[in-house]
Amino acid sequence: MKSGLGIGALAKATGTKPETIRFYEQIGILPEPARTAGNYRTYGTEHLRRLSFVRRARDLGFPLDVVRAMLALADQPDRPCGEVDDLVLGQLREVERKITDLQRLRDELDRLAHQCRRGGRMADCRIIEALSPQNADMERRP
Amino acid sequence: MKSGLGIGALAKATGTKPETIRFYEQIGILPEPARTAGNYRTYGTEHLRRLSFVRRARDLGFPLDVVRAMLALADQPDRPCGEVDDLVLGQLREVERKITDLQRLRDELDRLAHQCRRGGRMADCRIIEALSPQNADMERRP
DNA sequence: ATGGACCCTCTAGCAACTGCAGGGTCAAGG
DNA sequence: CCTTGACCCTGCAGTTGCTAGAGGGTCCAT
Repeated sequence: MKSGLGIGALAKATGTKPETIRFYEQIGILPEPARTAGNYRTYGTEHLRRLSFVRRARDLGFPLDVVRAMLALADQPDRPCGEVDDLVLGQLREVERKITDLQRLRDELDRLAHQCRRGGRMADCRIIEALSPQNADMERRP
Repeated sequence: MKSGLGIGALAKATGTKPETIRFYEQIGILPEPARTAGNYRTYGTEHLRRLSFVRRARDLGFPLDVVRAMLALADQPDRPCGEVDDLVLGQLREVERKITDLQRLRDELDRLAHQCRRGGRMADCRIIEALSPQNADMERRP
């Protein structure tokens, strides 16, 4: 009668939804838990640990298959730790790439936002024009 | 025999794949084009303009429903231009929010990456520990 | 007339969930 | 004892923005 969380309790404890937990079970991220007589799932502390890990990693943007790989490594205590570090560094590079991409994007949107003299009509909207790039050049040049 | 691009030609001209063009047609982003006797789609310059616009907007990260809204506005030349500007500004704020989120993320991953003294074994991997937030504190303190 | 490149429709799949329908279970209150 | 309401179960459809495949038809050059 000590441990044994229901799916709702586990959900609350980890900030997940029950549906998501069932989903993780379905795709093999979480192992199948025991069931009560009434077919309810019951979870123990190991499930709590594992799900907390998964959620934290997902918050940090790791895709599920990378999370899966990390879990597999964590389950093999003799493997070198560097493999996990590689996954983290990969994710770090990924995030840095996204940041630079988005910064370029922001600059362009910023430029775009200045094209509009507010109060004009669509007919001479510079934004729409600016977003239709090459055809203005290509069509008038046969 | 003058204009009339096939779907492949339009695809090449806009850096899109034929499948994507058909998809855009299916969801109403592009209007249904005329067909040849053999049931091939034929596109004119208006399609080219429209698709170029869509692709450019997508490149800038606008989701398809926003693109749809911009197209609807562009089709009404007497509407005020400010509505499009609002969509652009909304997207700009969205991108800026993503940038700050990712920067926080990067800092955390950076911290995480320094936890690894390379050469260790999984059994005492600080990264895994750091990713299991509460239990590291709760269970490692008997 | 035959080969290959192109095109057609329809369907299923990706990530990572979310939400719903149509049931079953359980503990507490009347 | 029975009912109510909160929870749980399975299974499946939907989300976003495409992409890929099956299984066929068309077009054009040789």
